[in-house]
Amino acid sequence: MESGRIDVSSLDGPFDLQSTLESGQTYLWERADGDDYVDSAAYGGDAWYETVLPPTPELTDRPTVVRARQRGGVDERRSSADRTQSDHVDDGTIEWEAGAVPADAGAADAPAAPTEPVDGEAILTHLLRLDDDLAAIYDALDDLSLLSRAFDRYRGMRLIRDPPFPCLISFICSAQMRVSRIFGMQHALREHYGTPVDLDGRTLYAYPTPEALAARTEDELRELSLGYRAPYVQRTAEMVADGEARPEDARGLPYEEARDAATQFVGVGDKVADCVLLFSLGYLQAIPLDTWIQTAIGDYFPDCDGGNYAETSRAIRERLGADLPEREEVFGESGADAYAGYAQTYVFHHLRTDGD
DNA sequence: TATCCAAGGTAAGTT
DNA sequence: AACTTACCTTGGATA
Repeated sequence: MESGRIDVSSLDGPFDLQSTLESGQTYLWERADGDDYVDSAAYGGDAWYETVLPPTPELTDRPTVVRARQRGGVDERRSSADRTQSDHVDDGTIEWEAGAVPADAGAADAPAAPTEPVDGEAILTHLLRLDDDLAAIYDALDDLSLLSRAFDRYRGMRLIRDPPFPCLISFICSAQMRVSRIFGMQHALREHYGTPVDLDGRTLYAYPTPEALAARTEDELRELSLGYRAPYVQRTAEMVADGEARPEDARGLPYEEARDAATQFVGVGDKVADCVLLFSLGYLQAIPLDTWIQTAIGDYFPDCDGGNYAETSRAIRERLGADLPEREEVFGESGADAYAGYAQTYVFHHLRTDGD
């Protein structure tokens, strides 16, 4: 395993590892010292977070272990009630360890070790969107009171860039589910059908490949408590494994076309499609209209309720993305109204966590 | 201890 | 196209 550190002060704007990984954007990381999945309410201090990337186009071609923790001044965050901005979010350090499983390793039974060095800083920068200019995003949106409060409370939370297939499956599982249980489902999928990797005597599991999930039966997946999502997961995995479609094929299409393209997968409607676009494919203008956000729109932007998903989506994107300065420089890859997804993520986490 | 209910929706069947 | 309904499972609330 290679190791290294990233100084938060070298980034454009703050960074907070815990809120980034525990805000319900991603279900692919686990806290290493926890006996529970990541959503545990108890704060884990400066704990390590771990993920095992399956072979992922444009990122890694081998199962790759990535670990990260953030250090510096975390104690004051223990009490959420009087939590304020803390030093580590602006001046802390992200420590990382990363390694890939060699192609010729692990013949049969024994899990292979991630002995091949990889560039952990580049991978983390990608996965945790350390390349976004978060300070500029705050500046642009801070005049909206709801957002201002959420920005302050979860200062440093960034959007995620999950690998496409695991993101797709985990949000298919999210339908009518609590965040804590979505973590549990993904944990079960990894442990049952993921490639095992040995890390210093512990066994970690990569997210299952499309082929691995396509080979399961609906009943087998129901045994993991997926409920009615089991056939959705199996059939969508089959579509990807058979080469019929891949979630990343939507990349490059105009936003609304990309959303339509993503809904071809079984179990994927507009909301889950928006999640994949936002949390994996870099469409920062996507706002998944879940129950929390629908409520917030009713409370704060009632005129944006267009009566159906497509119209409400268009209205709220315009409201949160319109007339903002410098967006071309901040979001070269995404273009206009690209702040909307950041706003959504803060509002979702704020409402869900603080019961506002 | 038993029962009820809602949880980051979607697909399929009716008007 | 807009509107209904069924769908698995389970932790937490209520009786």
